[in-house]
Amino acid sequence: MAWPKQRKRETRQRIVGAAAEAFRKSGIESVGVDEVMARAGLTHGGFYAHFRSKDELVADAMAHASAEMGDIFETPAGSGRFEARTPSIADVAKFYLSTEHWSRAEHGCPVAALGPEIARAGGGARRKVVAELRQRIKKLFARTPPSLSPQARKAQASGALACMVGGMIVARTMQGKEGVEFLADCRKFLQTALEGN
Amino acid sequence: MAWPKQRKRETRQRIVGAAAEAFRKSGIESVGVDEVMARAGLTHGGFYAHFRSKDELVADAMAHASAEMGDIFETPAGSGRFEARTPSIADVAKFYLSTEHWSRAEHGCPVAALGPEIARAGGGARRKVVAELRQRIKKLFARTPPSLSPQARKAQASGALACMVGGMIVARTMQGKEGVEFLADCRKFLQTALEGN
DNA sequence: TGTACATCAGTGAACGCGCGTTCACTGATGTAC
DNA sequence: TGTACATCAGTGAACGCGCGTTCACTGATGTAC
Repeated sequence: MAWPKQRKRETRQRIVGAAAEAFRKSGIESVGVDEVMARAGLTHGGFYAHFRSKDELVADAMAHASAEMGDIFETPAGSGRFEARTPSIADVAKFYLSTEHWSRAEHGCPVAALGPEIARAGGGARRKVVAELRQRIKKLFARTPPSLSPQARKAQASGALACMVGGMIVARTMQGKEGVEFLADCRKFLQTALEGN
Repeated sequence: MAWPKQRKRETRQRIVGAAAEAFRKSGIESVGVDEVMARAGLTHGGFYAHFRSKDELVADAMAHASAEMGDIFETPAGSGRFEARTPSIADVAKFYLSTEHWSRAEHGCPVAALGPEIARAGGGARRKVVAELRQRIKKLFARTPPSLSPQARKAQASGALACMVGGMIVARTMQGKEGVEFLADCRKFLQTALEGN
């Protein structure tokens, strides 16, 4: 084999990265294969040396974007227990619902950036994102007060996730100062709802 | 004028209704003018007797869908004050986060059904939906406890809306039993967060 | 009441463009001698 | 060390299809006489 396999893998990753960014910025259907390839510094013809179809790229791009964003929800390594000094759910929400994340959809959460488009997407992409959502709930669960019942903890983890995703989507729909204010209100709501009354 | 204006208006409404449904079901970009016209029992050529462009239809369809769904958030007529016997925010959430709404996106909230696609949409459609979002927050605000500060009430209204929208989008992404459970967890979370500790 | 006419909502063919996909090719690279 | 060769990632032209939009037309309807 004349070409290093390593290099092909790198090129593929560059395409996936470019796609993950472009899709989150403009939507999956709005971004064509040629645009993705151009962003990766290639011509569109070579695409099918790496992927069987656009759908395969979409699935890979969603997995890539999920992994990129999932870290925010991470529980510190080796700790399954709730620890006061590790970042709380409210801290996670503060980061997720930041104006930084709000203004840079192309580097943020794929669910907030693409939402229903993923729900409608063919098998691969949707399944990858659902797997990521499960991980997030698990990570948030680990940060709920262990004094609560498991059911209450799960409801808190799920509800907080919902509030983050919906908060970001609504704030992005609003745009401008109104969006920024909505973001702040969601953060405040979550803090009050989680850390007590 | 040989044709009754009334009839043209009715036809236009039929097209807008068909579009509002189709867009929420399959996404704005996935649904073509010809599909909308066919759903309205017409051929695609006649479209431009009613609309200047697809964008104009999209804006009208979003306004239509918003009005259809906005009623759920309605405060009883003539009442700006919080009244215990009128449905609470948790009741609104119970309806919004129902499996009924979950399984029938084409008749539900346009933000939950199209979300980020609206945020990216050209002026008209986005502005119509933002106007509806403002109304919803206002209606929810009217149902927050007046004992709280205006800021706390606004945060509660915004946070509850975010949780509903995000909860529905995540639950639809999950599909099946997992989605139904997520929905239930979001309802429980909101009830706990709103009605006290 | 009946007939000729004007209007225009709706029809259906056509246009141009963009997109996903295919394919013959090319030229950079690693290997064999 | 140098040369011939085989491989295959990447190129660029082309194909077919679907979509938004246009346009010449048609035929159902209300009006005038």
